[in-house]
Amino acid sequence: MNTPSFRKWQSVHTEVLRRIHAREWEPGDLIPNEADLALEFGCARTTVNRALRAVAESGLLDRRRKAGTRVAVQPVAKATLAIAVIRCEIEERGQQYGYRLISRGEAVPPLALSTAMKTHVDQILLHVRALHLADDAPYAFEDRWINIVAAPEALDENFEDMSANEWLLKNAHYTHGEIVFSATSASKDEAEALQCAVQSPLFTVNRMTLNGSSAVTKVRLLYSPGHSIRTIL
Amino acid sequence: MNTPSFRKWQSVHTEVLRRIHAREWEPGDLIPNEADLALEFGCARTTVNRALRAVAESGLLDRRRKAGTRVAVQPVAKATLAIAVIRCEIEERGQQYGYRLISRGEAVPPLALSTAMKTHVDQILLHVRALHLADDAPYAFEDRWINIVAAPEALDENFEDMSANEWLLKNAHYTHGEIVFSATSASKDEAEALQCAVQSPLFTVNRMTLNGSSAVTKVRLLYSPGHSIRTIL
DNA sequence: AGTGATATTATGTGCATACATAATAATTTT
DNA sequence: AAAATTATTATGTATGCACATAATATCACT
Repeated sequence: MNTPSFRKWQSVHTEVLRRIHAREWEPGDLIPNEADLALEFGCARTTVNRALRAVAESGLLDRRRKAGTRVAVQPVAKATLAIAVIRCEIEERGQQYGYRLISRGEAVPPLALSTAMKTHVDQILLHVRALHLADDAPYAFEDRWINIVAAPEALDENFEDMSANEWLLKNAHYTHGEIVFSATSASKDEAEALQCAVQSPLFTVNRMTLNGSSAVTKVRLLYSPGHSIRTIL
Repeated sequence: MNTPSFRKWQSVHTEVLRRIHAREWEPGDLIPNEADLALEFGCARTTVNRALRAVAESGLLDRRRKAGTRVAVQPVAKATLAIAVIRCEIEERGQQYGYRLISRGEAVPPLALSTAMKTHVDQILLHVRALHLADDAPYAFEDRWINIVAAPEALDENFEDMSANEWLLKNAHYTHGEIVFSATSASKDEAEALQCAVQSPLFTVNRMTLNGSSAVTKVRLLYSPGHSIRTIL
């Protein structure tokens, strides 16, 4: 009998996945250690390591030093969503992107917002509201607050032609952020902007980006009714 | 002057991130090649490669053979959502998990469903509807169809104590799947199950898991009003 | 000039080796 | 026996080297 050789880390990767899916290695099972697998596969341990690391990243394996590697009991599916600039999102659907500024002004935000953004309660922020269109139909409503201490150049921008969405990505530095997905009910204003019925269920993305410890911007994106985002596992 | 040394791939990683965030390397810029960076950092090219690969995976760098590595112009934020079993989801919030079966039966699914699952139009599927509770309050409504050809053992299970959610993860093999997130309006039935107002906006997850080319199960999860999922970037 | 073969270059990968690190097991000390 | 020490083990990482691969640039030839 010939032992098939798995010289490339990708082939080891698929073989490992096969064994997990075929239940040759059942959930909870401790699998052979890297050295043994390397021997079996006829490759270097480095190669096995590379493959196992990739599988572990996808959540199907749990690895711990000394303890070894075991098949995840409850594989936590990791759905990776690519959050792009809205213009790209629309253009990739083969639609014509449109943009309309609704309002732009400086104001003291509601308490909940200044708390979330960790700005002083009386700190004035830039408030921009705009509409993104796909083939002239409302696509998403953007309600954004910008910390003018963290991004002072934003004051020079009127956001009439370029959305804050895009401007910030190009001009504002940030180190990390947070995204919250939810479903909200269209208010009267929002329904009007999106040209949908009041109380329509809207897929909502709340995003805050920070630079170090200070918030740069916080945005609420309300997508038109029927919007969905998809990912494969 | 002393050149700080970056001997570990993590330190190279953070240094690269720093340069990108600090705009020392601006979006679109071609960065030095691996060999040069290795020289500068005082480490092996392998180490630089490891670090750059990690940064590229997060979407901040674009790498192409021969062309080199450049800073992404529009960093596509990759939000990774961990989709766990609902029981774990609830228990991790420190709440008491509860489960109630609403209905279980075999039936021919609506056309849209048999199409999506690629089963024959007159193929009978197992239909399970159930409610997940957190501290006795409705948490999510599960509406699931199971392909009894792909998972025949499901017929022996009454799903009265264990949710199909959990049972399938333990017992059904699958190779890949698809997840769609959206917002839907609570129907009369759904509102009743979730004890919320009709037309409440519900965060919705549609998931289909496949084994090879045949669908194993397709589920619609309707979360109680106010539910959100969060991820950090 | 157009076309196709060829060289060049940056990333991608495989390997042997060595050592680092975390977690556990075994052993000694109190 | 409890606590502290030490050994063991599996994964994690660094390195030098070689070669693979993809994309581009260059050159030769018609």
